[in-house]
Amino acid sequence: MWSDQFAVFTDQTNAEYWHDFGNLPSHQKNQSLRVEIVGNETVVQIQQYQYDISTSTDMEILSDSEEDLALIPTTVRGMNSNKTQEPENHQNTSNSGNVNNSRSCRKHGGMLLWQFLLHLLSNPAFNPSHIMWINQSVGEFKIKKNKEVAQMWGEVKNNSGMNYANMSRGIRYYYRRKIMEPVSNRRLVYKFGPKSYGWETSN
DNA sequence: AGTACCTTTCCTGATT
DNA sequence: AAATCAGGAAAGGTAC
Repeated sequence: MWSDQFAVFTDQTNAEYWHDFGNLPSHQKNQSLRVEIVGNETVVQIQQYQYDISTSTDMEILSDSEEDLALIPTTVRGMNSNKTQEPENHQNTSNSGNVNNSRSCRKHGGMLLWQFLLHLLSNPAFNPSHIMWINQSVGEFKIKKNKEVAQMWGEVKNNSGMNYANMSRGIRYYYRRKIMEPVSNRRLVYKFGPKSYGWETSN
C-alpha cells in the first residue's frame, strides 16, 4: 500500500531523498528517479514514463536542518516528455507547484514521524479514513485509527513491534521541541507546532 | 570513537 | 475497566 507510491533516490553525493507520488495515477508511478546537482539547482529526472510537468513544475525539497527549510531550486524532467522545460530563472514558488500533493524530502535515516503524519494527512487514501484535519489552519488533526497508523509507521521504520503507545511517546517528545503542541482533553488529537512546516494552508 | 539527534522501549501515575 | 495521556529514564539507530 505504501511502496507503490513511494520512491527513494540518491543524488551524486549519495544523499538520499524520498519522493511521494501523492495522487498521481498509477500508470505514472515509477521507481526510476535520478537526481543531479547542476550548478545550484537540483535536477530530478523521472525516467521511463511521461510525467506531466504541467501538474508539478517544481519539487519541494525540504531541508532537514532545524533552522530553516530552504527550498532548493529544483527542476523536474520527464525523460520521455516532450514538454520538458529548461527554466533558466527558476522560482521558489512555495507550495503552488504541488497540485497533486507530490512531495519529496531529503532523507534523514528515513522519514521523520511528524513528516509521516503529514504525509498521511495529505493523502486521500488515509485522510479522512485514518487521520483527518480538525482545523488545518492551526495544524490540528486527529488520528482516527491509531493502531493502524502506528502499524504503518512501523512499516516505514521496518519495525513490526511499533504500536500506538510507542508512536505517541515519540509525538510527545515533540512538545518540548515545538514541532508539535499539546492539545488538552481531546483524545488522539495533536497539533503541529511552529518548528514543523508543510501543513500551513496559506503562506 | 564520540556526539547529536530522533526516536523506541519501558515504566509509573493520572485522567477520561 | 480499558484506553489514553504525561513525561522520566535508558537504550537503539543513524549520520557525521
